[in-house]
Amino acid sequence: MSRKNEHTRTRILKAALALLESGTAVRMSDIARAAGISRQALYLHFPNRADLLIAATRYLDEISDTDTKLAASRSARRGTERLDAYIEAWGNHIPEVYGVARALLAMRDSDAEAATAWTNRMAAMREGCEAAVWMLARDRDLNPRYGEDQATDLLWTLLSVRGWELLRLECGWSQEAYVAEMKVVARAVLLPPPGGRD
Amino acid sequence: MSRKNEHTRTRILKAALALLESGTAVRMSDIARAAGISRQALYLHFPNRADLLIAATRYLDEISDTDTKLAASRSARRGTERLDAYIEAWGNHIPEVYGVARALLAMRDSDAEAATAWTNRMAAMREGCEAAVWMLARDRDLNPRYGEDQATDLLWTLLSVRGWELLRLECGWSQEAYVAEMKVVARAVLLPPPGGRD
DNA sequence: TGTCAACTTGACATCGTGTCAAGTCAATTG
DNA sequence: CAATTGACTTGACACGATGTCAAGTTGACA
Repeated sequence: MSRKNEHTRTRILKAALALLESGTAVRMSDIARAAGISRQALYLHFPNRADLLIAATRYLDEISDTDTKLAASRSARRGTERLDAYIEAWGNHIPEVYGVARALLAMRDSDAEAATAWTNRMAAMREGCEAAVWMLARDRDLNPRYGEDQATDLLWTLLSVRGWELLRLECGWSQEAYVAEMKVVARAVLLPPPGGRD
Repeated sequence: MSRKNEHTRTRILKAALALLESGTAVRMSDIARAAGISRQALYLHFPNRADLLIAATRYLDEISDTDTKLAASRSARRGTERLDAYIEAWGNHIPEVYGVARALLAMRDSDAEAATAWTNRMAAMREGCEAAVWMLARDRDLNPRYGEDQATDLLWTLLSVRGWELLRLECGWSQEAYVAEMKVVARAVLLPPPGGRD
């Protein structure tokens, strides 16, 4: 029945997400066990591991109201405000999706589907950067050194999951420090230099 | 005989490095074929894949005179000079080691040895950042907002292989642009803001 | 001539993903 | 009530990659 089917499906996704949060390697059999079904039954719901992970990502977007949080930055009037709001929203979004993002990133080399899924997500994230940069440019608050594309590239790289990983996990920064410093760094890079030097 | 042994060993390492440059996945059998020996013979020279990759990294350090290039930045007198020199040296070093770095990074999750090897390399690279930051601080050229540790964390993250990967490969920046912009970005972040704002 | 080191071939274990076949069990439907 | 259908189970198996093991071959050197 579709009812029970859906129920099992979300149980699988929840189990997968929970396991992925732990940071250790997660096999199909682990997910099955955690979801309380047989390994083979996973394949009744998802054709392969990549699809399962991608579905888990989407499910995560649903339950944590990703769109809403990122949309909030859209109400900003000034570019600088929007930049801050976007960094705040995205920066605090990363830890929530990091588990599944990591798994997807690891599959990238071996699985074309996983690679595409990740690329799409990063393209979506880039749009947020682009919008902030555009607004900065409109306000004449963009460092004249950079075109909008180049500035977007920089911001996009600055806010990458990998960058978060390094500062937060390798360097041991707190989440608050990460967000706060990314705001400062982004401004230092993207806004025109105050003294007119450079 | 040790002579021929060494010869085969370096042939393996050269073959491995050449294959890793291509960016595609590289199996033990690929390396063996490229080196002109049987797959099993690889294990006469290296106990496992991780060790082979680590040896390849070291070999690469030898043939491209890594130490010399990075040491050049040590002759700088001022912190700002040293920062530029280090970014120049490291930034141009990344593309040379990227192939093997990528393979090592991919093994990280599954192989403790690979993880340690990578961590060590990044620790060494961090020392370069630390030295540049220290010299900036000595010259009173470090943004007062940051302690030396924090500034080192930022520079280290800024110059990460992953960051290079994003700007160079995903965004399509030229190597020259990458190095040039990293210098600008590092200065914008690490030096005191010229107008005293912020 | 005999030994030894470097290498070969071929078989095999292990692990994880993914597939296939046959069967259980409960709810739905004619 | 009987037949069907859908969700799931168990068990076996193929595949690709790493790594191991055993039994040769080959060439150099003593």
